[in-house]
Amino acid sequence: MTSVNDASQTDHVARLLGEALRRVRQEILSTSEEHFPGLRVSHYRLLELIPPEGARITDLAEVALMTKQGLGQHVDYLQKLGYTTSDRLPEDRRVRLVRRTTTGDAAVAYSHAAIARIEQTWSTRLGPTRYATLRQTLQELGATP
Amino acid sequence: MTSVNDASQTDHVARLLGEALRRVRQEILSTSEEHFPGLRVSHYRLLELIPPEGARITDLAEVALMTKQGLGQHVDYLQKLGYTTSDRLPEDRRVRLVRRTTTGDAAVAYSHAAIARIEQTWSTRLGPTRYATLRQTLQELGATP
DNA sequence: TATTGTTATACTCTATAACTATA
DNA sequence: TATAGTTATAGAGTATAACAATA
Repeated sequence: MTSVNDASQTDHVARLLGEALRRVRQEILSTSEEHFPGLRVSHYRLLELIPPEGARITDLAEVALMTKQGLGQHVDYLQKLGYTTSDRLPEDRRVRLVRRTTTGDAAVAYSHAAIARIEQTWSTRLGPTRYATLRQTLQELGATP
Repeated sequence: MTSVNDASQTDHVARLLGEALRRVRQEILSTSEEHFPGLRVSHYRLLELIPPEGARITDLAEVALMTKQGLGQHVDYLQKLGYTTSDRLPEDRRVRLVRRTTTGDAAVAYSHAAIARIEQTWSTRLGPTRYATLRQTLQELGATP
């Protein structure tokens, strides 16, 4: 059998992807608490989805592949800690427009920097060409449904 | 451009890895319940760590990067559902040796088949050479500490 | 009536702390 | 005293169902 069908050593792609992702999360969390108290990886993931002009909870939930209830809980938490604000829209008072605060912006920059450090490490380790290929390939897989 | 950030701003490696992993998990879960009731992705991950001769909870916890308490909970659950058995070692009655049942073996085979289907899909999509390169590269990153 | 968001509740995953049994 | 595992408890992440306010 080819290596594709032989997963008996548990060296399958799920493990490989999981391990890589674990390192990224670890890098984000390593100095997170001292800079942005209360933020966890799930919050960074949400914060970076918010565009400068703000977004509705329903739309954020859709992009995040979450229910709006689940997403709403995160938004409440982030707002309480000062990473986001929200206002009802005058033209449709059902809608809450969620925006990042300056601190929220800094938090996104922080997580992007952490991810960039990992990318740098991997790029150095593999050489820029091989790393670019990895990235390109993952992107292609993500783009196809 | 929608009201929410488009991919270009959040197209870092964390998102790419997360999306790929999400698909693997989805493939495992798609027909899991009908074949192996009660099993979730975390259980498949644990089951495949158990060698044929069995393993101690403490050792499994170390390999799984979990606490022995957390791991013990999963083992209790798996045993109640008939996917594992366990016996105290005669030579050290503190130790519980956990083994997979035949059904547990089948569950591991099922999850490996699901992962192999994803690998096959990706291999077809990228061509076998590019997919092999992706796999090889991820493996290399996982191997280096 | 349909949609936006909230409240209430529960399940899943995993952790920390304190404990029991055995060595 | 040290180690293997258990019990008790809690926090984090996310879900479903029922609801309220607004359109």
